[in-house]
Amino acid sequence: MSGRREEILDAALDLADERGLAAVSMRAVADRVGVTPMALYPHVGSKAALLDGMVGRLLGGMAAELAGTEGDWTVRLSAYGRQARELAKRHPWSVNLLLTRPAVTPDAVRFVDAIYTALLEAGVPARLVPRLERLVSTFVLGFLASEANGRFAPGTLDPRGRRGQLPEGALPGHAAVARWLDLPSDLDAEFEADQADLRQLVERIAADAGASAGPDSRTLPE
Amino acid sequence: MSGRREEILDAALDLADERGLAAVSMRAVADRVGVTPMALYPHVGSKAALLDGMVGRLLGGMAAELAGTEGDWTVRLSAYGRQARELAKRHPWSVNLLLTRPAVTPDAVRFVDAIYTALLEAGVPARLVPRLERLVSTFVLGFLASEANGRFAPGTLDPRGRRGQLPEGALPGHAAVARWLDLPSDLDAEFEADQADLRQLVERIAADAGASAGPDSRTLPE
DNA sequence: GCTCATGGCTCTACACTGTAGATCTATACG
DNA sequence: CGTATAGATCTACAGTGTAGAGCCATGAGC
Repeated sequence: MSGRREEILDAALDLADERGLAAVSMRAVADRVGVTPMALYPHVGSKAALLDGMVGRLLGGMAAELAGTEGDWTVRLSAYGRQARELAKRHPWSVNLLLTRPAVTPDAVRFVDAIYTALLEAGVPARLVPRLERLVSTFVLGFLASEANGRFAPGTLDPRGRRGQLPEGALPGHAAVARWLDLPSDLDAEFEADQADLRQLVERIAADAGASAGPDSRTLPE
Repeated sequence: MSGRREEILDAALDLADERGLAAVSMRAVADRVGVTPMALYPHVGSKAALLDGMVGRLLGGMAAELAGTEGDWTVRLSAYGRQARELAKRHPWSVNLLLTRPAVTPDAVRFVDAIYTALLEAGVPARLVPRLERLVSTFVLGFLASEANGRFAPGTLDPRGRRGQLPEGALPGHAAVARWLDLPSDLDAEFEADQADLRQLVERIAADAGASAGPDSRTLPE
């Protein structure tokens, strides 16, 4: 059973990488494997399960990478974000799946655990670690999705092309930052700068906790 | 033309609110309007355009709310996040659309402009405003999507139910924060705490900029 | 050898999706 | 009256995921 299932997931992943997720129909996957469509079902129970299997494959690859990540917590936390982003760039179709189909595999749990460990090492009190992990991962997933889906594309929110639709003076903020909107955005640098800002946020929270009560105080949850 | 188009969008929005986005087929919308499916096309050009129209409707409603938001920048920035979250809770189907179909309507631009204005008022240098707006909005959209899609659901990442699959000691981070994982998560409080953390981040950036060169220095882009 | 059970496949079909293009219908205008 | 137009219906197509019946090859037991 496992041989055919792997073959099916391989085919689906290849199709998604070549032509995007919309190209991954059961018929297309079956064609690629060399069987008829209904033959997929004993191995992957449904289309939804196929998609979950595809995500599981990616997370498995990432978990292997993650296990080799060394350094202090800032280095590791930064590397985890970069690894997620590299994966999203190699497989743009995966981002929406990661956001819309929460993965509850052992590999996903390992990833969360790695972030927990880094935050604890940073001095974040244990009671704040789950929230901060969620904040950090939420930002990363949001960034990857925005990048993949074009929300950050140049000119997406540039209003100069729609001056006929909004009255003069309707966008004071844009007017004030106008000359910075012209610059090509470097999303690599931006992602790193954002990660650095979030790490500083983590440091500040750890420092506050150190100043008030120590790293694992028994105060009430926030 | 505008009467029928409004009717079609109303029908689509009602269907989505009642039964989710998957229920919004052209046939279902047409049934609700009382016409046959092909009759929708002169008014909304395609299914994709219908979805964009639905988003546009929501953003229009939010822009009206946003225009009435008053207070200093911290109050406003916080309120914008809350408004977005209220909208997502009233219309859970909208979140994935907002992330996957970047909206380039005047209302969307107005929303961005309001955040720009708040950041400028906070003292963030103009050259950093676009990046920080993207950071803040990325977090908010990511949070809303994660909430709507179940990523934050209790037990999603609780590994205690899968102890048979991971060796003892494989999750040191989880072990260290175990007792905080038992608590029911209050996502309202969490969202507010996260927003407060991001506002502090903004304050820190503004303060750094004030200390180094003033609010609109002519240094190179970051 | 034959029979039976099993796993894994094919075949046929269904309900559903978005939408193309031809045609119909009601209305307004000259 | 005839003509033009807007907006609808009708019919059909290509594609989607998947149900259920049946087929086929293989292995085990007699």
